[in-house]
Amino acid sequence: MPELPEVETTRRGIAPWLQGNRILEVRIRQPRLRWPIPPELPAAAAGRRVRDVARRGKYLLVQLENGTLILHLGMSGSLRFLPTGNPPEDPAPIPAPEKHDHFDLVMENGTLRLRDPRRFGAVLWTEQPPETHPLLRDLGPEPLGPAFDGPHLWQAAQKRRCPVKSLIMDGHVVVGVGNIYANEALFQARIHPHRPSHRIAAARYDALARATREILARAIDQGGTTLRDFQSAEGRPGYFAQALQVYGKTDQPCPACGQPIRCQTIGQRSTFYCPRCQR
DNA sequence: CCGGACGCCTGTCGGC
DNA sequence: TGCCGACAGGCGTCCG
Repeated sequence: MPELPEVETTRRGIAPWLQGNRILEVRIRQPRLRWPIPPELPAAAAGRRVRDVARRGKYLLVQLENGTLILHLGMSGSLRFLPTGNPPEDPAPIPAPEKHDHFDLVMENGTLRLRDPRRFGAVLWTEQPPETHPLLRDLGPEPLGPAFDGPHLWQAAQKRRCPVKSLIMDGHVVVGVGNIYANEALFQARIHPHRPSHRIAAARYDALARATREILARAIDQGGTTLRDFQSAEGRPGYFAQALQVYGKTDQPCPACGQPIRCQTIGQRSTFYCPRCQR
């Protein structure tokens, strides 16, 4: 479900509640996610303070004094922070976990709860610097950071023969660009998603890098995209769905030229584009 | 080394 | 109303 803007929205929602506060207990109800939740995690994290909540691509990094919790939301994961309230005046009880609430981080001030019906998400633990973890080590640059630009994309494109859409969705090239935002960025840059990546001029990659940046930044401003069930850590939907130009718009008129938007499959993912505007 | 297909899971939606 | 297949915001792994 979540791409970079949804993960960043989640990070911003949970960080103020976690930072500087102590973890009382880790509760694992369903350890079988994408990978098993490490059995040593509860003992390692209990009693520790959260230093910071960072993000790398679509991974959330909850940095403790003695290691880092690595969280990934997969396709259907979401995090909520359920504040305890102010006892004794407002001893609001934490709601009982529901069917797909697999993991709780019980804090002094509330509970961080992971819900993930499809269980493609992950909760991992490392005592090494997180950037050295095998899942993070080989990731590409942050799309909103200084290392991501047209020349970077162009350079990556020369080594490969794949549709440009697959290029920008590859986390080893640039992180955080999932199916929705890949479609939107290619539309804004007027590039056909199926065009072979090595047959696109450098100047067009400047436009694509710029479009990717802009779309992601605007989506973060809007709190992400809610298609069916995305909610922020406070339970609010994101409002970028109303700004989508092509994603999910099969047969609807292109907002620029009126041609019907087409849907075709690239790399087993639905791909939406305007056959006239995008070349 | 690369690209493409697969599999992991559950929920939902459209068509019959 | 019910059933059944297709599909869903991700991504590591395997195979050719």
